[in-house]
Amino acid sequence: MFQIDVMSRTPVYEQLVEQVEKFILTGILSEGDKVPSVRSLSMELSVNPNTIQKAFSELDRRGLISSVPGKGCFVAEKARESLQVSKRGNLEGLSSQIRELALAGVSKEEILSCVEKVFGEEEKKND
Amino acid sequence: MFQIDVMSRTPVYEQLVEQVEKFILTGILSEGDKVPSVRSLSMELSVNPNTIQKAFSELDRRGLISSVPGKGCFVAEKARESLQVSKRGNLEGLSSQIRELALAGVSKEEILSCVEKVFGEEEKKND
DNA sequence: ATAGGTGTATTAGTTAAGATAGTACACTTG
DNA sequence: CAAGTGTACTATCTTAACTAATACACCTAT
Repeated sequence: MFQIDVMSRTPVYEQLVEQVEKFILTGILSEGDKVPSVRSLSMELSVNPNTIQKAFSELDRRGLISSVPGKGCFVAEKARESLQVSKRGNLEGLSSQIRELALAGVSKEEILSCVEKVFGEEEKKND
Repeated sequence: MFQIDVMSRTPVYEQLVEQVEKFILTGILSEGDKVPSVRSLSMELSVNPNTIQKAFSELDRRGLISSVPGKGCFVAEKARESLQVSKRGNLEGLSSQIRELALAGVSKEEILSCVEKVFGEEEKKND
């Protein structure tokens, strides 16, 4: 289920957070679902339990999972919704990236065709 | 001219590389221009000379500047052109970011209006 | 030629973040 | 009770980034 690249520049615990978020957004993990335990993930990924917990703490802090001592971690209520809201903040980052590309001489038309391409893929999936 | 944020997560030498690239793309630094010396930049930014040199080495490695011992560093021939080519590779990253936003429920229309907004700003500048 | 500015190289040391290791405690469930 | 769970804690290791200090070879203007 999870996939970690230890050679990556982004920390392992951050990769874990990102993947859980992605799973929630795609529906692979739904609200109320049990997230794999710290120890089982530690074994499966050959990563120290402390690193797993660091990721879980962060997810808890963001209100995306709810930790229940003795039972496990579960995807929180409204997790998907709150995630959609926060991710929407990335529209700012999109503007930055587009500005950079424009600076490099990429035309508006090229950008638009890129957008069309992505949303073309989306349609394919919904067939 | 240069502006460094020592608290940033991105290393100082990387910030320097990015800024030189930006200056080349915007024309603030043209081909043949002399880049500030290692020592002067070190003083101006309160950064160790080694850190400045690390940035310059990287820029040299990328063929964007040409170091002449005893004289200084100069913006290389075709620097702007080769930079435009390499930056164009970021179209891939743009697709990724758009896909992520789509996953978060951002509509195609919102993305398009974001593109329009950026290129609207561009027109203003050319008045 | 000499002084001062340049790029470059080297060695050593510091700092902070990330990750590991091991242990321990309280809780829940079968 | 036993096994699995989240959580907490301390200690150690590793690496990247940065600093510090020094040295050398080169160019140029005085």
